[in-house]
Amino acid sequence: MEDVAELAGVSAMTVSRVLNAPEKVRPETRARVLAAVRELDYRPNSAARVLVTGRSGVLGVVSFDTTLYGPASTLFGIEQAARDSDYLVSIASLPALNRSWITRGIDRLRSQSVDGVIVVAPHESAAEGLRHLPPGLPVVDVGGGTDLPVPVAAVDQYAGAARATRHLLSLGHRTVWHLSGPPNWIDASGRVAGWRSALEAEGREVPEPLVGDWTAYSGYEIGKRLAREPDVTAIFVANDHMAMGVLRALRETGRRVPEDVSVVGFDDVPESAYFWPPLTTVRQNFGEVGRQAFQLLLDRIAGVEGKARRMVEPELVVRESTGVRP
Amino acid sequence: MEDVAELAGVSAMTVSRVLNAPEKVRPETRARVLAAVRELDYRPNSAARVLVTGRSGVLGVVSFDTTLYGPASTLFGIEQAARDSDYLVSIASLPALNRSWITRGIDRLRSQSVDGVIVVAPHESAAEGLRHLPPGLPVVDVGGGTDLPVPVAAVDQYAGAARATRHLLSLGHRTVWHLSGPPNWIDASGRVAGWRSALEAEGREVPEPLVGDWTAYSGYEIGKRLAREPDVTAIFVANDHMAMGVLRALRETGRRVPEDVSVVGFDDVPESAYFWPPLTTVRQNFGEVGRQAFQLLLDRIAGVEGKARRMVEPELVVRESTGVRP
DNA sequence: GGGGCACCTGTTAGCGATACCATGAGCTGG
DNA sequence: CCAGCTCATGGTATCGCTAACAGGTGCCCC
Repeated sequence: MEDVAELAGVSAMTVSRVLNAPEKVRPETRARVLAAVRELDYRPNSAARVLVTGRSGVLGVVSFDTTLYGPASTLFGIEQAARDSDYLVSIASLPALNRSWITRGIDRLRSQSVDGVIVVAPHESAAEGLRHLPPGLPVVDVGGGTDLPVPVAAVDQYAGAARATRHLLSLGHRTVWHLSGPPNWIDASGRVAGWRSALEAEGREVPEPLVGDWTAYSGYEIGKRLAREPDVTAIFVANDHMAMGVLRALRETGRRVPEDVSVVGFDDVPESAYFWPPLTTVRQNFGEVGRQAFQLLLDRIAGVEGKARRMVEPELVVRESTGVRP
Repeated sequence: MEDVAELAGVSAMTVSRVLNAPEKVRPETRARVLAAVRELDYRPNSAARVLVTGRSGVLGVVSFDTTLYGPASTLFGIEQAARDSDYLVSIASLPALNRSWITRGIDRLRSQSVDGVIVVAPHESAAEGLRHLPPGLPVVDVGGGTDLPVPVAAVDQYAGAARATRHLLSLGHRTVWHLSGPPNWIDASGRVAGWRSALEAEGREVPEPLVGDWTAYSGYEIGKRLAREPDVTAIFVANDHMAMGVLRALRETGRRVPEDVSVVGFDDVPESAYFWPPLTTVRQNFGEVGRQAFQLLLDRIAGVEGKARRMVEPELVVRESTGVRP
């Protein structure tokens, strides 16, 4: 920086100003400095800047399994939004979902002076981890419940599940069975609640939900049980991958989709249009959730208080796995 | 830090030593300092440390689309390995795959003083971007070709494709058609080469490969064309998602899998065992690739020169989409 | 004509850690 | 008994940058 200053015939302070508040420097001086910067290929040292300003331009993301479609897409959305605002994203993934690891993840990021943290861990244990936060660190949650002490961006799972359930009822099905995700996941319980309320609103019987683990494997295993029940004609499955397993189980048991049984998934993974049959599902706009979360975090960093909640509406995508009641 | 020193009755220098080279401090002193650290919940300021040491404990990952299963899994593997070695990972995703964006991604990371960069962009354009690197920055590539000036960790696409092709030939098929990925992707061309060589080694006819874009959609569209050719009895598809589209196209055209046509995919995404029929495919151990890449980067940071190449062997997983020639 | 105000640029003092060298205590051995 | 070594610790300078204030110039307007 000293060299740049010398080459441009100004002081180091002026170089700093050109880079951080260009409007405060006379255009000719600014041009000279910028020329010198290019000439010497000068790059400011971020560590020194962080040391004195206390802000790093880096935000942290705490996340559980970034190979899952949902978290990966959310992360991608965050990263894109961050890039557009000249932020860099550091990630801390967790070996397990519990309070201690979440706290450790946040600490790991904080020790690198991130300006804020986005937690992508839609699990009950996140709530505990978020209740004891280091003071002064802006934190935003993705997909969490209403009981969190921080701002939240999330897809409205309840609405999406209700919509899917109503779609099945509107096709004449007497009631709708549900294969849910693991009970401690916020998305899973939101979908259960939405499904249940839609059934109750129409006065339908509410079958006991079955519980899977998000994998196609669990969908298949539990699907085999459902396939043997003759009065099961409509199933709302909590994600597309489990729905894929259910579809296979139904087929193997000789029950046709959608002629005998209708199936609705959740997520709209890019492949779901190519399932057999193409899957009716609920699309979640993960990218939008990521962007909203980033925006909330920016607000938080700028000093906005309070616990805002940004809901993203999901969308029912009707394909060929649903049909009228046999 | 000053406060910790005072509370422990030592100088700041000794506190620093306790944290960085504990063996150089007498055990009793060390214990007093550690007690003070805990008492005050002291955390070292990484910016100050970076400023003086020049090393940050952060590594950067440049990546294209982290919602794709392969890149996401690789990133996850890198992140896990990094966590175990107390490194933090920053990501720079690219809006497009070309030299300019790759360079910009690396620059963005470098401006945050990362200790090194892993490039996950198995595309020809990466090669150009990697030929003009800032000197002194350790860089490792994932999935790149042999012509790169940096160390590379990769799955042996050539071997995997050859294995898949030989599997089909061994079932009696006269030859094997290929649906490849986009031609500028290194993985895609590696798989084409492996497939071609396996056919040529047995003196079989080599059909013109068809080109998709990794999506189930493209697999479906191109699959419809293949399904109409009666002498197509075996297809090696360059990834599982395209294979899914091919399976649907074949089914819709009335050609049974595997009785009429055999299909092999590539990747072994977690769902491929629940395709219809369950997909024979080539498993890539992305996590291992990530770990190897991280290890190579550590070596590079430690000063090891040269362009090592770490190959991870893929594994053929035989399921029900392949059978003897009709 | 000069007080006052913009506007631009420079000087100085840290931010919080570690590198490097100095210091002093305690021990060893001829 | 002291030169000379090891070991533990401390003092000081420094990394590269920006906040805060100071100073100088030119212009406006009373």
